[in-house]
Amino acid sequence: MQPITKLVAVQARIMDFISDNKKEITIYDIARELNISPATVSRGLNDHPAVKSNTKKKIVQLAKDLGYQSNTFASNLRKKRTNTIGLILPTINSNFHSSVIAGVEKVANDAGYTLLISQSLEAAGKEAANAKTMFNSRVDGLLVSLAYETNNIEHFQPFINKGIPLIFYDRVFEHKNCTSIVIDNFKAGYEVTQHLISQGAKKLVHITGNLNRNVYADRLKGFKLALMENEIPFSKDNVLAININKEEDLQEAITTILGMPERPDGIFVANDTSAVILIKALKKEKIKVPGDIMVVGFNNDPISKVIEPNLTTVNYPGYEMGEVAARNLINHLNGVMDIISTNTIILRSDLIIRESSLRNL
Amino acid sequence: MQPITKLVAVQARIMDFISDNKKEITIYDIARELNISPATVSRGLNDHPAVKSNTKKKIVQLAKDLGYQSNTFASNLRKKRTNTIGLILPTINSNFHSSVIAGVEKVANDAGYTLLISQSLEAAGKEAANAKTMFNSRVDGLLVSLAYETNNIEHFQPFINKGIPLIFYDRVFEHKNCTSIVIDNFKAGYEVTQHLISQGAKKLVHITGNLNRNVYADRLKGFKLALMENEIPFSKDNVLAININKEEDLQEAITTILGMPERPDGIFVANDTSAVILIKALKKEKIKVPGDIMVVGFNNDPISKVIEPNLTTVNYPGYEMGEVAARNLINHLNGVMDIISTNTIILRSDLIIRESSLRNL
DNA sequence: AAATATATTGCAACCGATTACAAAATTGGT
DNA sequence: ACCAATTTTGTAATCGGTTGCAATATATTT
Repeated sequence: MQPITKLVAVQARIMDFISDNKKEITIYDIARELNISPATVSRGLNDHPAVKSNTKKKIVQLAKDLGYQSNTFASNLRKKRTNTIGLILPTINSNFHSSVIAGVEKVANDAGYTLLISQSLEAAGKEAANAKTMFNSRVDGLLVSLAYETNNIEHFQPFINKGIPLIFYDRVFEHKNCTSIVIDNFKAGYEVTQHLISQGAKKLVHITGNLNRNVYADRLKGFKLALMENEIPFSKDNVLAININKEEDLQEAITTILGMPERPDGIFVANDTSAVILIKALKKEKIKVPGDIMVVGFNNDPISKVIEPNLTTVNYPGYEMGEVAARNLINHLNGVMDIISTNTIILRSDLIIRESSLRNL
Repeated sequence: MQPITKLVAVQARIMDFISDNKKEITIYDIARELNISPATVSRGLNDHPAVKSNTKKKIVQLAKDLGYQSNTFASNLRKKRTNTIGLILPTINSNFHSSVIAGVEKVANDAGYTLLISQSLEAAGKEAANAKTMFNSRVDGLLVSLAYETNNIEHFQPFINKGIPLIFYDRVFEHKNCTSIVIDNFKAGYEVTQHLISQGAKKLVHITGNLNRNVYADRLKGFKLALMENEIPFSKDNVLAININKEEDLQEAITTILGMPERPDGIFVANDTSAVILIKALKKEKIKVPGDIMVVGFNNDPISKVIEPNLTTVNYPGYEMGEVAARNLINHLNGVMDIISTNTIILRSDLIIRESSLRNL
């Protein structure tokens, strides 16, 4: 066969492949075309050192010409590794959580991992269902921020049993086999409260969420400690533990506060969204913030810089937390780092003082 | 063998399986244990009608006892269907996009689909890379909101060629094989402008983004039409098309506006975040909003209700858009609906009038 | 040039579930 | 009890890439 003729023939066959949109191009097609074995093609495509560079070049070129796309499933099936990491979180559409996702996605993507995301919508049942799906999808590792309602982590047991790394962040659960990534909520709560007291607050109230969740429980502990250190008596009235994501519950709490015989002069709210709603309500009642009542939030959401007065809050580094969680998981998966050795990672958080808590201006 | 002995033996083997955490339980294990064929097990687990209900019961029970988990990859490989849908969007951590994700996730999850998410970070190159990954992962369908930079959709051609449904939302690209889901940006832009004019604005400025993107281009068209209809001359000075996601560029635009010989009295900004920054800058300059300058944003982000004055804006239903996009895709995948027949879906959007544009109070 | 070492390639058995088709078991009717 | 109709189960090929081991080709040494 003359070179030209041969070229034409190859071309024709290429066109055959391309036009026939029913069949996928596989390594077998490439192998046949090049008169080599599928094994070599597989190695060539994976840049295996034991393939002659010339052969490799031919393989890669033809693969490109034919528009070959590796079949992830066949590969995963055989390799028993999916290069996928799972992420289960309460809700996607909040500033904090979407920042976390962005951070995780960035790191995962750069490391060649695919990301599987699902939201529990704060329901334990859905969290369990999601976990099961993730397990079936054979994620290489799992990142979790627990649902509001979750009381135990039985539904994650299969991962633990199978040695699939499981990392909790934000809303964590203590477990000897799992790493937790958090900020020091205790310290943050303590600092917030100390700050309020240093600004002259005498009667403090803390509006918080489900105390089964570490984030809320720890902040409360910090709150209590600060009161104690300043010899301010603590009673149940100082804390309103509500379902902080439910606006009605929050409204009720606000009503409670407004109706208190002796109104508080410093309120520490466990998230910015709620703090902003509170401030708006106070302003409507002609109560001055910070003049009459100082308010501090938590998270450093964008709204905290928009509300007037600007809201004092705690910077909760979501994006960074996502990055750290993902990096940790991936390092562990790649054997760079042993995850068991690090049980808890604490990220830096900062009290950001703005007008809403500055009485001594 | 006596019943009891047999039971013990089975128990023992079950324990064997469970304790041996190296090997996965497969349908072969179940088949061997039950003395039936793997085919029957497969059918039994999938509730195939041609399996005796008694056998089915036994299979399901043992599967449960052994902690069997179907191997998605083997299944996908064979079925050539992944029950996965891909989602590519510019950035995850914005109110609009995270709402979309939440909507998509909800629908996808309820329909038994898994969600694969990746962000382009507004870069065409990364968008292409993500598309390739999605393609290799054999997503059954793809939802896309284009990157700021993307100029063509060559990188999605493989999907189109292979007949994988591709749906654009928000930032779309006209293509005969693809459905687009949008709001009527033209109408919205027109309404915003009409509203400003009705409130007495005479000199209008529109701060917007990359005009290659439909969302910005269409709103500008609406802006222009409204001017024309009100016999307000249009010139280039009326439009500041910048990289609206870059704060520096926005600051520059604001400086430009402040330096204008004749200051505008109505500004239409293409997103709320930027509108809020603008308002804060104006307030710092002692320019009254809406007294001196009226401002309207776009998206109805949470901050729009926090800024003072509250921001007039256009409600952009992200969650709903996500739901619609996902539902459409899934219906098409399930053959319930033909996607080709619907080329464009327009969601309702509303002008939400708040103080920032109300001069006639 | 023969012998040994090294670089490339091929063979064939996986990975685990699905499914067309064939075979066996059961049911029903006479 | 016998045969056909119907259920139920089994056989075996298939999806496409990976990898241990064997075989062949090339390079190096003596």
